Amino acid sequence: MLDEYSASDKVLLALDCIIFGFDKEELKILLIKRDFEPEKGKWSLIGGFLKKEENLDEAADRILNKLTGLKNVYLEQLHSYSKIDRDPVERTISVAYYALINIEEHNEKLIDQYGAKWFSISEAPGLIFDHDIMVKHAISRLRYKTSKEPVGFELLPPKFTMKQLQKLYESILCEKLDKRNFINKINAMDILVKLDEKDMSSSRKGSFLYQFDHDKYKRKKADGFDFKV
Amino acid sequence: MLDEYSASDKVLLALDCIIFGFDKEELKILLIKRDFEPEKGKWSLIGGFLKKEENLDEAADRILNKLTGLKNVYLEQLHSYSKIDRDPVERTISVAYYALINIEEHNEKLIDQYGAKWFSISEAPGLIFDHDIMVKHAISRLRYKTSKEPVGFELLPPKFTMKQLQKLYESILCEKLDKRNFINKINAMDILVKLDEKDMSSSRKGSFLYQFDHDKYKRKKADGFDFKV
DNA sequence: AATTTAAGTGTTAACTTTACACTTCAAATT
DNA sequence: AATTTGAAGTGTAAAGTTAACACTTAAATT
Repeated sequence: MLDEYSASDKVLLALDCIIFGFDKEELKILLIKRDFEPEKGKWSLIGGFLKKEENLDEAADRILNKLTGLKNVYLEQLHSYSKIDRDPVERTISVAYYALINIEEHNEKLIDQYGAKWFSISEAPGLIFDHDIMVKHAISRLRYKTSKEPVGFELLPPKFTMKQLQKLYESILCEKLDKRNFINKINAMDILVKLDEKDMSSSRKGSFLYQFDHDKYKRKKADGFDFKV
Repeated sequence: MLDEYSASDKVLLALDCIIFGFDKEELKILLIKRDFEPEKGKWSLIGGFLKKEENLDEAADRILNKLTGLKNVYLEQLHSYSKIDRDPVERTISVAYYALINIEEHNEKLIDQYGAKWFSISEAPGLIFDHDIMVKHAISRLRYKTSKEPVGFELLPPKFTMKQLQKLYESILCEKLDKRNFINKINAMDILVKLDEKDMSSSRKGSFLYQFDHDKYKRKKADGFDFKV
C-alpha cells in the first residue's frame, strides 16, 4: 500500500481533439499542419495541455475553441492514450475527445492561422504520433453514438432536408440507405418538426426543411423512447 | 500556439479499478476498506498511480494483480475523471478500468490483507471521491459490452451450465430472461462446446456443462458473425 | 414402483426490417 | 400555354427476428 502519493511520478497530460464536420456530401475531419516541433510540417489533430484550473472537459472546450472559435459544441471524451514513447519529446498521456460541429459555423480566419484544413476521412493524410489510431477510434465511436442518440444533428445546420440527413448517416455509416425506409423510420420516431419552408437549391420542386425538436425528444426519452437509426 | 510543453502543468495520474465477479447468483464488485489517509476507514475501489516505465494498461494489470493475485485478466479502459477537487490531497486525474474475473480464482489472503470484500451491486456501500460514479459507468459499459461481445464468459468458470450463463446475463442486464428463448439464442450462435460432463450439484438429473469455444468464435467473427445477447 | 425436482425441448404469433417503383411538383424550355 | 425535366415524396407486401408460452425427461429419493 505504499506506492502512494509521494513516491509517484507526475506526467504531462495532453488532450487531442478529433473535430468532425459534414459538408453536404461527406464526413470530414479538421487537421492542422504543425508549425512547431516535434514533427513540424506534418499533419496532426489539434491539441493542447491540461491546465491546473480546469478539468478535462473544460480543456477540450478551450482547445476546440482556439481552433474553431466555437463554444457550446458537442464534445465527448473518447479514450486515453499512454504508450510510453508516443510523444518523442517527453512522457505524455493524451486524452482524446471528439467534437461534432456545424461546418458552416467555424471561423475561417482561425483555421488559416493554424494552417488547418478539412479532409474527407478517406483522403486524410497520415498523422503524427498515435493520432491515426485516435481518429479510427473516434469514427467507430461516432458510428455507435449517432445510431443510438440523436447527435448527428450537431453536424447539420439547424434547418436541413431529409436528403441531407440521409446523406449524413450514409457517410457516417459508410453504407447506402434506402430513401423510403430511412424517411419512414425517421418520421416514425416523431422527433422532427417539418417547416413550411423549402430548400430550393437542389431541385425545381424544392425539398422541405426540418428541425430537430430537442424538447420533444427529451420528453419522449423520459417516457422510455429510444432513438435508433 | 505557445501553451506548449514547457509552460504546462504536470499532474498525478491515478488508476482505479472496478473489479466484477459473479458468484452463482449475483454480479459483485470487489472493494477495499482504506487503511490509509485520506478517507481512512471508508470503502473505495482499488487504485494506484501510473509509473514512468509502464503504460495505462500495464498499470491497470499491476494494480489488479496486487489485489487479486491474477494475471491475464480481462481489463478495459473505461473513462478518465478529472474534477479539480476530486482528490482532496492533490490534483489527480484518474483513469478508471474495469476487470472481469472468475470469482473462484482470486487470492483470499491478498484480499484479507487489503481489507477487501465482495459486495453485490445493490448492497455496496457509498464510496470515496468519485468512485460511485465510476462504478455506475462501469456497470453501464459492462451491460453494453457483454451484450455485444462474448466477454461474459470471463466471469464464469471455464465449465458452466446454461442456467449459470442465463443467471449471469440476468444479473448483468437486471432482467428476467425466458429460459427457452435464451438457450435457443445461445445455441443458434454455435460458439459453445457441450461437454459429456454434468454438474450434479443443483438437481438429481444434473445439467450438462459447456465451454466457450474461443477459436470457433474467432473464426466465425472473421466471417462476419456478430455475438449478440 | 412412485414421487420429486430441475433440465431440456419447439411452435406460433407479434413485431421489425427490408425490398421495391410510381406519382407529384415546380421551374425551365419550347 | 403546353411540354419537358429532375428531384421530392409516398405505401405495401414479403422476409426475418423476437417474444410468448407448457409439457416431457432424467435421475435420485422414498
